[in-house]
Amino acid sequence: MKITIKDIANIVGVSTTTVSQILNNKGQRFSEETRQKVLKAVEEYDYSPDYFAKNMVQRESKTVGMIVPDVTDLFFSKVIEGIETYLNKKDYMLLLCNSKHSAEMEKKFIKQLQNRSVAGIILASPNSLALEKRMKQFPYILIDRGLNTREQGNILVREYEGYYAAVEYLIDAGHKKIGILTNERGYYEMTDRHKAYYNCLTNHGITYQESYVEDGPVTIEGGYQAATRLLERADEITALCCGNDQMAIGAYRAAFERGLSIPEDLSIFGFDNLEITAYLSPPLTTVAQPAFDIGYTAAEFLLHAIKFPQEAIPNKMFETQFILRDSVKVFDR
Amino acid sequence: MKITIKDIANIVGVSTTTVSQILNNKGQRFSEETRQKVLKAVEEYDYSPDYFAKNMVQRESKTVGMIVPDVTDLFFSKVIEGIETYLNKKDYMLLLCNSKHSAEMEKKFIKQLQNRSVAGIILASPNSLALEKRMKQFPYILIDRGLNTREQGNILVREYEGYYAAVEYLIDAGHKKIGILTNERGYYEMTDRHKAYYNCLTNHGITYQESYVEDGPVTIEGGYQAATRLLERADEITALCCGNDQMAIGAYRAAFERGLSIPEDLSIFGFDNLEITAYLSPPLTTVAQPAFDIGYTAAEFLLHAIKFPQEAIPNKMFETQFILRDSVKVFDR
DNA sequence: CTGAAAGCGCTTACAG
DNA sequence: CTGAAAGCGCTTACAG
Repeated sequence: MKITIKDIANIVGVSTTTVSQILNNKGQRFSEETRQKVLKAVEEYDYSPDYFAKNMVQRESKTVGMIVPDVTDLFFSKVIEGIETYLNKKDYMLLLCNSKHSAEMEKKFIKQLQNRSVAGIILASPNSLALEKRMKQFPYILIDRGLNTREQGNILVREYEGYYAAVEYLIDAGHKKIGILTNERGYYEMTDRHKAYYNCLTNHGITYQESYVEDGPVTIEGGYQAATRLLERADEITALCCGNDQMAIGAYRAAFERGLSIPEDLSIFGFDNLEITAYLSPPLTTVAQPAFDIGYTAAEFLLHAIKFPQEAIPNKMFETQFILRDSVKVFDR
Repeated sequence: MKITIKDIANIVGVSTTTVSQILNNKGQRFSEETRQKVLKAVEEYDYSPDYFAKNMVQRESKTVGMIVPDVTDLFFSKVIEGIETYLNKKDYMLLLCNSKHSAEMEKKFIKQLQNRSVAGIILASPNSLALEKRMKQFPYILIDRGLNTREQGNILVREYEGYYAAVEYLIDAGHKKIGILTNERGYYEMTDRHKAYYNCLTNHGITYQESYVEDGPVTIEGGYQAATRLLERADEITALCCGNDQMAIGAYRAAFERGLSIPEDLSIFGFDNLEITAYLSPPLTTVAQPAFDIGYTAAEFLLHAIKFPQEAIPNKMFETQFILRDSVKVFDR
């Protein structure tokens, strides 16, 4: 039997009003003596107000929902860490949902979360969303890399510039036959990265070749498969731009299997700067984006939006950083 | 304004009792006509019962709390995936807490979760817990690798046997100077793995050497540091047993930095069989343990314990599997 | 076949 | 300085 506010009131010999007011710090008007008595009883019986009863009157669930495509993804788990860290500071908690990339599950989760009266939702989604009526008037933040255009609450990363710089580094290092592993089709689109690749080559007088482009899921396995196909087809390339670090890790293996050593025979760079990339052999050159901060900021913006529903949610653009390690060969000239 | 059961009742022209009973499938006694009218209105107005109000009377939060030491840890995120998968099937949701390895935060989270009336808690903990009175009578599952001895609800892995087999493989392959990276002190104790190493060497007539043992956090960075120290001190070793895969990844880099090639100059094996290990260069030989299943089973056991509080929670022992890849050299003999 | 009323455990106007 | 009472939105005995 859980102890209730009534029990405490009876024990101390006051009304529930008194207990409630004191516990909610609206107790200035009570004598220090009753205050102490109440506090003591609360302590002694380890009383805390029932979450559901409290919420029914106050409507403040202090809970936010988070939907991710894959909890085990190295990038997203870092985002989650950032979110949790901010929420924790603010006494909010996180209801975590794993959509397994499915738009249908996302929908189901949104509904379920709203049924549970979460105060807001952070949705990391690879899908173009017909943002249903459900989300109208409801605080949410999208982490979708700009897939769904909107006016506010965009949390983005200057991917184009970051990727461009990396490709340019390759070219400056003397590479001319440069492949790319990307994901162009809707899902996890890498439009910006691909565009950066295209423009950078063109700006440096290198002809863009369709046959140097290979497509695949943005996972380790996807990178492995894509790199394998690409190297099969175009083994003259000396460098490979990867859509992200996980693809780069897969590409390492593809190179390894073909007996290609990195960077001697093949140069590679990634995108994300996952912790693990510093430990690869050789350490991976990559472009850092602040996954933790993205999560942290998303949580910050969301809580603000919950508190001030009438204000517009700001946009935020994160910078990237080129991380030079040892996976790119520099040709003598 | 959210729509309430009263609104629906008014719209249809029945009592709230009727609506409630029909919605909760206790409506056999109602005429098909009213049933349809109610259902239609519910559909039309997208009504769903308020979570808090419902819970206040039914006391079924359908929520479980999960506390992990580190959401970004590759092993734990796989465990979380398993848990979420089972819960999802059962219409439960997961409140996720990141303890950052701190026993103090664990305590705080347990309290917070219980305040929120979660139905149970899964606690993945590296700490020896003075399991406070709070947890008495409360359904929970510990994922602690046997750190806290208890009679029921142990979800364990036959680590000793798995690790022993791996060490034995090394010895059979002709290795005699074999180091180990472990974590002996309280935190994430690897007693079983270390014992397996010790016994296996001894059983094969190889003297155990203190100086071949190095200690460190069970992370990539920890493995890197520990391996660096060990190789500095004892560069005659030809093989290195790692406490887990993350340490092995760190060890790869330590070897790389010293110009040692794997497996030619140094053989390495890990433990866990993280997805990424198949993609390292060379692919890592390791011992698989079923992280996803561990989570899935933990969730399964927990929900059972919630439903049948009087029953004892079963124990479960998972098997390991030796995964032979290319990071171990076999000497000709 | 259906509804009025009590009750879940809180908070909050309001009265004194 | 303190308390009685209403109300939050449900479900569930109980009565008819």
